[in-house]
Amino acid sequence: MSLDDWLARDAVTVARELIGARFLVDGVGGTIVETEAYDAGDPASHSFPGPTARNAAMFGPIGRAYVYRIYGAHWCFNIVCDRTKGGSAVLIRSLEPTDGLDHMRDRRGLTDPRALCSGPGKLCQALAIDKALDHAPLDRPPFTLQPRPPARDLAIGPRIGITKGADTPWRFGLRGSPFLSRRFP
DNA sequence: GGTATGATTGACT
DNA sequence: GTCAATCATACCA
Repeated sequence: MSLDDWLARDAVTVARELIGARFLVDGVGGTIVETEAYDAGDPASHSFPGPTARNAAMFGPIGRAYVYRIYGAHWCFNIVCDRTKGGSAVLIRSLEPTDGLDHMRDRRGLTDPRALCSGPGKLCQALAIDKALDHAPLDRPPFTLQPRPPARDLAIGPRIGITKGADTPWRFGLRGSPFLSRRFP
């Protein structure tokens, strides 16, 4: 099964199954421990109002990166999936660092491994993800994305930092991981 | 042209 | 727990 086929499912399914996957940029990264689904037709999704210059990647091919700047200061990294409805993606919120820890420490100016990738903005800084990777395909360098068998103990809760759709439980995480951006309810 | 807002983080009480 | 920084983006005139 190709990566694109694996990603060609609805955002909630992909978000659940990405927990435990291996994700690297230029050999730096680790295991995904927290994601959020943003589905087409979801008021919280950037794709909800329709295509714009910023969210164009969400309306493009499956298996590409959607990278955007938030609060004028941080990057957020998403994986574009399910195109049947146009505009679905999964936000990668945190990683358990396993590869290239020295690069991450240099970029983040920190040493505590729990603080390197425990949030969408932190993870992008640690992995040097920015606008240049918007639209980039995930099945080739600099990316490595390897799905793994689904995590056994999945935590589920409402998504973080949004005002619309705030009750929809589309945040997924590896229960008990010390590398989450926040605890689950 | 102007203005409102945010899928966050880090510092502080 | 609370709060402000900070600017690209989106939208309106």
